[in-house]
Amino acid sequence: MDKDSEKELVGVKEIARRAKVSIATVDRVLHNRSGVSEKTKAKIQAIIEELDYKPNILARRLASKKVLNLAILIPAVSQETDYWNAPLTGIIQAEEEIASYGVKVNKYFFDQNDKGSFVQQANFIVDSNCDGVLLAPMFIEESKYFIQNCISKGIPYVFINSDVPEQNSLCYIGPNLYASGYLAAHLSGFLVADTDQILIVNISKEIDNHHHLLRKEEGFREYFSVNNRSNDIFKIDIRQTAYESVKASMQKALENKNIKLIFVSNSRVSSVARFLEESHITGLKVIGFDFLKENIDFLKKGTIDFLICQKPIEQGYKGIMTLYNYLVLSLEAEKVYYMPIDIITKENYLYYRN
Amino acid sequence: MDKDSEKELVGVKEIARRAKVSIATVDRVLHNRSGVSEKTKAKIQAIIEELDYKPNILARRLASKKVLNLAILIPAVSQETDYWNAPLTGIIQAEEEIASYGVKVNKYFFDQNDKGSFVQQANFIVDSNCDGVLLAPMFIEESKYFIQNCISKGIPYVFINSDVPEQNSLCYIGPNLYASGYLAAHLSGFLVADTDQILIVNISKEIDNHHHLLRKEEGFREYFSVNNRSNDIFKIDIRQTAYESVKASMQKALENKNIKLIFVSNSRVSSVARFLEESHITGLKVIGFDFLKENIDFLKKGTIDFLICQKPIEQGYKGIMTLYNYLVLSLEAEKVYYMPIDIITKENYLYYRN
DNA sequence: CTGAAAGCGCTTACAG
DNA sequence: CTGAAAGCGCTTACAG
Repeated sequence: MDKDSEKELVGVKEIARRAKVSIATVDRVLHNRSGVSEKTKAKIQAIIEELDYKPNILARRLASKKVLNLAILIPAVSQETDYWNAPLTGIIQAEEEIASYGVKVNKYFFDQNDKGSFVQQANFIVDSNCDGVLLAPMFIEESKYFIQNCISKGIPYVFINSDVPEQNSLCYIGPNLYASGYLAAHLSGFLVADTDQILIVNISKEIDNHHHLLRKEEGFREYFSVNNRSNDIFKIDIRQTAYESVKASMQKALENKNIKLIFVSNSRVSSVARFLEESHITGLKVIGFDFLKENIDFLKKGTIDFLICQKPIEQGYKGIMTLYNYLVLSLEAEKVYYMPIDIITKENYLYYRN
Repeated sequence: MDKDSEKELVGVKEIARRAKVSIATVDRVLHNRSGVSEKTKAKIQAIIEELDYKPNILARRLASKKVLNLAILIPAVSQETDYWNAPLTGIIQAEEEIASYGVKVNKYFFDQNDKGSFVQQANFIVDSNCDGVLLAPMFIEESKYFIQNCISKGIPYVFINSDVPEQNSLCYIGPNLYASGYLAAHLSGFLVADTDQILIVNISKEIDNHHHLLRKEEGFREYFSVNNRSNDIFKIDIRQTAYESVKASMQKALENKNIKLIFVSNSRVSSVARFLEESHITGLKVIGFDFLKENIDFLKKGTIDFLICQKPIEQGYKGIMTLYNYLVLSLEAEKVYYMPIDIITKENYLYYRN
């Protein structure tokens, strides 16, 4: 307390006075700029240490008119899914919060089904002069290439939603996919008996690339094997995401079986729910992902039993804030920030904060 | 975009130029200070409107050396429960974040089992000169009295953890107790059959005052009646919170019954779990509240099946930020901010963020 | 390699 | 009722 109040007074001026130099020189040392003799530099650094000097961020940003340019590279919201609306919302929220501190967020969107668009937008970012990047590295190889460019320009980058490990990102913010699949399996245990048949459904255009879904599936299966459950687990990959295709595939998948629970590994669970409803198939339990309007509608009606959600808005928000904290406040980030694995039911969805 | 860039330039200087007055006068109008003729005031206000002037918060806080004093009034962490550690953590987090913006948080703690200590600490706050208060209004009448003092001094206040409605607080941040009880009942439905016996356990020194627990119990019961469940529901209030007393009460409560599920309406669920474990009673399902170490330990072992948690850290954090946003940024708050109702299991607790 | 001075957009005495 | 001036703690040309 008393120590603090002493220290509050310390600013560049005081440092300059003690070092018998001008504040400009102090500023140079503070920012590691060239043009200071080793001797005075050492002296000033010693004083900074001793006084435990903390710069006044307010004054700093006010004085430097320089704006900080951040770039984001995420999928565009498409008709197929508006999932990416959520991260974008969080990004915009963060942007508004720090806009008055001189930060600008430049937004680049790509088409999830088109690698070319990813590459193109990534190039735009490289050509722009930005100070930090937030990206969803959906296409692994293309992302790695882009990252090389960032590294060579000294631009830090943050991954959200899915990770590319070992790529020296400032951090990864998103789900632990394996763990979320494991939890889904645990919930299944509450819904069906030990002997019931279970169906895993992956719905995505590019399942081979989507390590996403596959890692969730692994987690899901692991639970059953760890716990010596004797359920028969079937699986189906649906590569045509349009409803009619999902319907046809599901019809076939359920034929001649006695499936009691369906686990859909992503947000497309609403297509499956719609199919069940239209076909008047009841008595089946359904677990899926993401807090989307169409999913919640089925949750309310009881067609979907559990949704697992991982705070997509917060992912976007935290992504921007991590860059801001790093670049402006010089705060290091946690290398991996796994989002909580939230369980949404009919009874608590009203209170969920995405 | 282009509109924005035009507007970025607008500051007090520009307003003063247009109104043909000095910036000091503009400042007076901006802060609604006295000593400006109606005429010039109107003229300046019109220009502010027209230009959609947004003050630069950075400059504002830098120029005014005035520090903002916030006070908090919450229970002290006791040996009995360290629940209040969590909100305090959030409060400190917020404090650190805004400390460089000239905000100070003065902390006052009371003993949950001693109304007198609440009154005493509240009086200290009234005598200090603070600009805003965050409090846990555990003792209703005493809180109302305190609030009267705040109102007469024009000090805004925020409630956390439990609400006292109709008291003109800036906002309430905390759980919807009724809804969390209802959700607990819903989860029970997954754990036991329609005909199984259920026991509700309230553990607290002052159950009569604790509308808290009673509202959770109401929500819990409501679910069963709404869904025409035929379970027998028993209930016990335990007023001596020490373990030995809980043990004795539980022994009696389980006698001659065939209870299959226990719902403990607060964080003391660990006492019940401990009792079950020590007594080698198995086959009972247990639901309780709060992400405390001792609770998590039982969750891991499977003695507790579900914990419901409502982000106590975030409650503290948001409480301080709400006051800051209101007092510094002039942002109005949502009157009621219900926390999400999080479901914690053995499989997702690792990823939970309190 | 170093310093004097102006300025960021506000607020705050002080003088009139 | 109003204004000129100093200052908040930094950064940024510019000059030497």
